[in-house]
Parts: sequence; C-alpha cells; structure tokens
Amino acid sequence: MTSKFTTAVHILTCIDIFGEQMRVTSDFLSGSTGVNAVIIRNVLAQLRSAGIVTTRQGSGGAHLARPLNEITLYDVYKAVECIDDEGLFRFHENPNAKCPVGRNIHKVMDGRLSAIQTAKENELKSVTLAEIVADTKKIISEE
Amino acid sequence: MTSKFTTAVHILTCIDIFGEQMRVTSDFLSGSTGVNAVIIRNVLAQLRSAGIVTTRQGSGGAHLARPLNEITLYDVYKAVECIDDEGLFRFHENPNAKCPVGRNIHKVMDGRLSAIQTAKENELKSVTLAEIVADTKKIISEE
DNA sequence: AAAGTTGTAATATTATCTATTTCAACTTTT
DNA sequence: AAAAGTTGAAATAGATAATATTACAACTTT
Repeated sequence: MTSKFTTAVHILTCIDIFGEQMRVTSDFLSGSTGVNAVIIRNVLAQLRSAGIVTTRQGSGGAHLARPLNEITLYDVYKAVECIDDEGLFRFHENPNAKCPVGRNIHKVMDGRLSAIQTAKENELKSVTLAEIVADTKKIISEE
Repeated sequence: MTSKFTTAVHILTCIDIFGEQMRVTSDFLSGSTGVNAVIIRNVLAQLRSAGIVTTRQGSGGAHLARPLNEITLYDVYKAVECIDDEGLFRFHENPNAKCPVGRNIHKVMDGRLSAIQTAKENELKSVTLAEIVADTKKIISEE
C-alpha cells in the first residue's frame, strides 16, 4: 500500500485552495505534504494522465482539469494506485496445484473478495473532492 | 498488506476438509499453501489466540475450535491482520503543520475513509467459512 | 529412547515504497 | 539572448516491511 492516494487528495485540495493566489508548484506541494518533490511530480503525472490536472513545463504550476464536484475519490484512487494489479487483499502466490484445496482456494475466494472490492469502490465513488475541500475550508475558517 | 488472511482461510479450509482423515500439521499446510512452515505456525498461533483453532505441541495437528458457520471472514481477518494499527489507506506521514491544508487534511479524510473501512468490515462479516468450504467442496466434486 | 511436532527467537532474504541525484526540455523574465 | 525557475523522467540509493530460513527448546506419542 502506498500513500500516493492521500498525497494526491492533499495535492488537489491545495491546488483548489491556493491556486488562485499563487503558482502551485511541485516544490510548494512538497513543502505542504512533506513528500519529496520528485514523488509529487510523479503523482501529478498520474493525475494528468487521468485527466484530473494540467501541468506545463517551464511555466510551472498545476491546475484542475475539471470541476471539483466532477472528481470522486475513486477517480483519484484509480489514477494513482494500480487497482487492476492488486485488489484489497493479497494472495499467497504459490498454492500447491496437487492439493484440491490449493488449486481451488483462489477461485473460491475471488468471488467473495471482489464483492468487498466493489463495496469499497462504491464508497469511494460516493465522495467528491468538492466535499473534501468544503470540509477543509470549514475547518480552516474555524481555527 | 500481507497474504496472511488468504493463507489463514486456506489453512482453515484444509483443516475442515482433511482433518477427519489425517493429521493436519504445519508441514502439511506448508505444502498445500506454498508458505513456509514457520509462517504457518505463526498464523496458527494467531488463529489460536483468537479462539478459532486449537493446536498441541508434540502430538501435532490443528483443529477447529468452533463450527465453520460461526467463523466469519472478519474473524479471520481480525485475527491475522492488525486492523487497529492501519486502515485501508496509508497516509503520508509528514504533512506540514504550518500549512492550513497540511495540518487538517488528515482529519478531513479520516471520517470519509473510516466509512469505507466499515463497509469493508461489514462485507467480511457477512461471509462465513462454512460458505467458503461449501464452495470449495462443490468445485472439487465437479473436477 | 527415538521420532516427529509445535512454539519461538534470531537472522537473512526479498520486495517495494520513498527519497535522492541528475539532467534535458521548456517557459517566462530581464 | 541569457538567466532563472520549473517540469519530465531516468537511474540510483535508502528505508521499511513481509517472507523465508535457521536453530533449538519443549512437548507427545510410539
């Protein structure tokens, strides 16, 4: 499990909150998140590939590619964590095909576990960044 | 993420399916799962602490401590993966407290993410090992 | 007493995430 | 045109965690 998902949400929140007043560079985001600037650029690259942000060489600064209420946590998660490769659970990789349990346990569990995966994804889809940013602004204003 | 959860389900399935005919030792389970025998014994120790299996030094062989339909996937998951320590997501650990976003993002996301955690746990609670074993036996009989 | 097993600690290996270094390509400013 | 600051990306290093391995004491049965 990586921390790229929460880092990405942090990044997007910063872009929205600070983007109008200043240039949100990878260096600034590195300072806010405490994550190395190169990692930030990697995450931004993944968000860019997913059509969530725009970046430009030279001029610098990241911008949202679409409105906050059209970006769900699932979109962000899918962009930065490789969902297809591995699900919520990790299988032991070398079950013995000569054992009737060993050669079938993966198949048996897959169906049950993918239901859980789906439940997680549906929860992620139900939250947009607009809500995250609204919550953040509210907390900041009450400080 | 570890593979101890799926390994544990595999182990419990084996205990039920093979337990009447033979002694299900850590060595046998190592052969069926492809997981090192010491790791198997560690998993068994965790399942024993959770009151799911019984083991004995010397005589060998693991046994179920209660009926399959009284063991949910959640029981197994809780026994072998430290649920409290870390949730479904991993946070970047050093957000900048001097940044209004940095010092609040964790709090903002926590509520949303724990809802997802709960959804996952509820799904895990809804499946018992009795169903896993029934599915496995069905597939074996059709081979 | 011998053989086989569990329980457990200590160490090694492996995989993976994160950080770091480096530099070319690009944009804006002077 | 030059300088300063930035992104994109590759290569390497470091840190962390999961898994495997080794070793052996304690235990049970034959």
